[in-house]
Amino acid sequence: MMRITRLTDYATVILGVLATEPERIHTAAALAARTRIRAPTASKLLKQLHRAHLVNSSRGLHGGYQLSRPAQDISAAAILDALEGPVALTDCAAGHGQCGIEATCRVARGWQRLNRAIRRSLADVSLAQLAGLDAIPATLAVRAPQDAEFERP
Amino acid sequence: MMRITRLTDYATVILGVLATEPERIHTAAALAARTRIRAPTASKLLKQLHRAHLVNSSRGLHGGYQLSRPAQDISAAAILDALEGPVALTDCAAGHGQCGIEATCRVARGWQRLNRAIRRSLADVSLAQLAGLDAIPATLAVRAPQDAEFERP
DNA sequence: CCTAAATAGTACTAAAATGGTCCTAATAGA
DNA sequence: TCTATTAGGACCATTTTAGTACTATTTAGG
Repeated sequence: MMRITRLTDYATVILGVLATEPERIHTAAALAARTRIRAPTASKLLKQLHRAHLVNSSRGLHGGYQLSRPAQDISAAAILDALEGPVALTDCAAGHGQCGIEATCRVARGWQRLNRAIRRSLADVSLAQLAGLDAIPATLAVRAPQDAEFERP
Repeated sequence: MMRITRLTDYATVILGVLATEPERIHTAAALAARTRIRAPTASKLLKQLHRAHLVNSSRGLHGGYQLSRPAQDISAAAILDALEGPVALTDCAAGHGQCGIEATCRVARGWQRLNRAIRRSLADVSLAQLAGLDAIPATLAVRAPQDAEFERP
């Protein structure tokens, strides 16, 4: 079905809330209550987001989480990367040796190009846009000619 | 990781071979041998492709498979649809009240828009291009202004 | 200095999707 | 009728995903 995982989806919901009040510090419990995501799950996601430097954390009493940078500067691609690793449509796009049919495979390059096209779409959308906070018309899927990937050399 | 399944990848490999010799009829066994995909797996995939009307089949002696239409007219999106169902980045994009947090979710619309952008990229690439048979420069990811999805009304 | 509120890390379990096999039926040509 | 071929479905093993639990660490404040 070509989908992001539910956890990734949840993570964007949490980030969306953080984006609406970027000055405040939010505890994991508060975010869970506000989003209706269960507390242990929210907590786990926030840890991952912290490891990827998308949120700052502070421990101890009055600790919690905050976006590490403006929501405009966090791309959908960065969120995907944080939770699912780099986008790799196919096995062979990810790494090598696994595939077994590489020798006879003529479509690998094609998928890799599509992969890059999709990745650019994801990179072009910010958290602010995802969360509906940003009115700036995005250039999503509007590309300069040099990026026309399927033109053969 | 945001990936297509290995089976879908295999299916494109098989379709790629069919695309190189569209006049001939290919048996499942021959396609398996040529692509190094195991025979039962290739067979299963061909059945699915047939159900989606991407290939024609004929039974009996000298039976086999053929592309149902020119490789230029089969899009990556059609292949994905055949094997994985429609592209749906998130649960809520797929439909149904599965989600549970819809009430508090501000990012659903954002994902749905991204979903459409990605789907258009997939629709813009043909099997011929995927398999490297088509030299026509594609307009992949080059979009007219009216398609700028993230412009808010 | 002790306690309470918070995050960090890791390990584990249950459920679902994925990849793959096998068996039986239907079909068509020789 | 015999044989090569696809059609359909049942089935199983493995991997991935989702969710939980437990322990350690940090910090503010009385």
